[in-house]
Amino acid sequence: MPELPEVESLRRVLADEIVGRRIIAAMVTEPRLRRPLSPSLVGRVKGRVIGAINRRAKYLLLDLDTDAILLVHLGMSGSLTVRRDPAAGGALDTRHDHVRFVLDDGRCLIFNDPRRFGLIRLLDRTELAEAEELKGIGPEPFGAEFTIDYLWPLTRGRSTAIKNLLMDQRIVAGVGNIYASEILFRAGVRPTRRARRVTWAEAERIVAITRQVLEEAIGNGGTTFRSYLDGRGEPGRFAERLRVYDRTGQPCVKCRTPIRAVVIGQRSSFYCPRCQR
DNA sequence: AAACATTCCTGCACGC
DNA sequence: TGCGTGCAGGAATGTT
Repeated sequence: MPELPEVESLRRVLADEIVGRRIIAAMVTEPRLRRPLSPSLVGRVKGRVIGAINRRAKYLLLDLDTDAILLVHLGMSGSLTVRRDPAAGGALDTRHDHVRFVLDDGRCLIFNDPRRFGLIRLLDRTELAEAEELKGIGPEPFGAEFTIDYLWPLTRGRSTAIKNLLMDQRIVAGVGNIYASEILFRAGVRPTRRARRVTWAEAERIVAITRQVLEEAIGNGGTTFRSYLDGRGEPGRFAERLRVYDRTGQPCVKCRTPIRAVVIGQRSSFYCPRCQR
């Protein structure tokens, strides 16, 4: 589920729902995430008030009081939901509710992650800048830094596929497998093309379209491909607007040529062989 | 039953 | 040689 638009959509929901709430208790039923959950987490979050909720790349940053930040990443299959009754899973599978934060209004913030590739870490505000997870991450796609002048030199001399480059979090933050295919379709660039073969004009389009696609996806609450639900348990609506992702064999929305699938860097990639060169 | 929305690590090749 | 960089591949894991 979680590329930038899904995390941003979740951030907005959580900002509405839980800012100002105090965490009165926390429970960990499964600490084995991407990195083992710190044993001190439960004790350290207890009693703290949730302040601003920010996002960096695909990470969520929840201010806890003024001096701590809860860093959350959803990995491949994670979700963070606010529930009145923690046992009432609804569409969610409570077997994989690994961490539960009990709020002072009786609701719970629940981290669920079947594959456990996600991450939760509590940082002192002062450690944030040096946090390993955030250190090498490139500019936010909506930021002033992400421009053709920034991207262009990073494409020069690179033999890796442009799709890999776009998904490299050090290049630009937040683009994952679904949106990379969608961006390159709209830019008219084949995902297998080596980065060094991308022209200036194409790179310009990629910059502009990256912003456009991610923004449109956020506006639609992200993409629900298989199972992703947002913080209120709602599916994202961008799935209906996907033009190539998971559309192998279906006609291209522009030219009716069947969409093709190809594996790049061990990830499925989709493109129109006519519209994308 | 192969595929999967992410990240991290390893090892190899290459260039200076 | 030794070091840094780029790149490919694999692993982590449970579900559909």
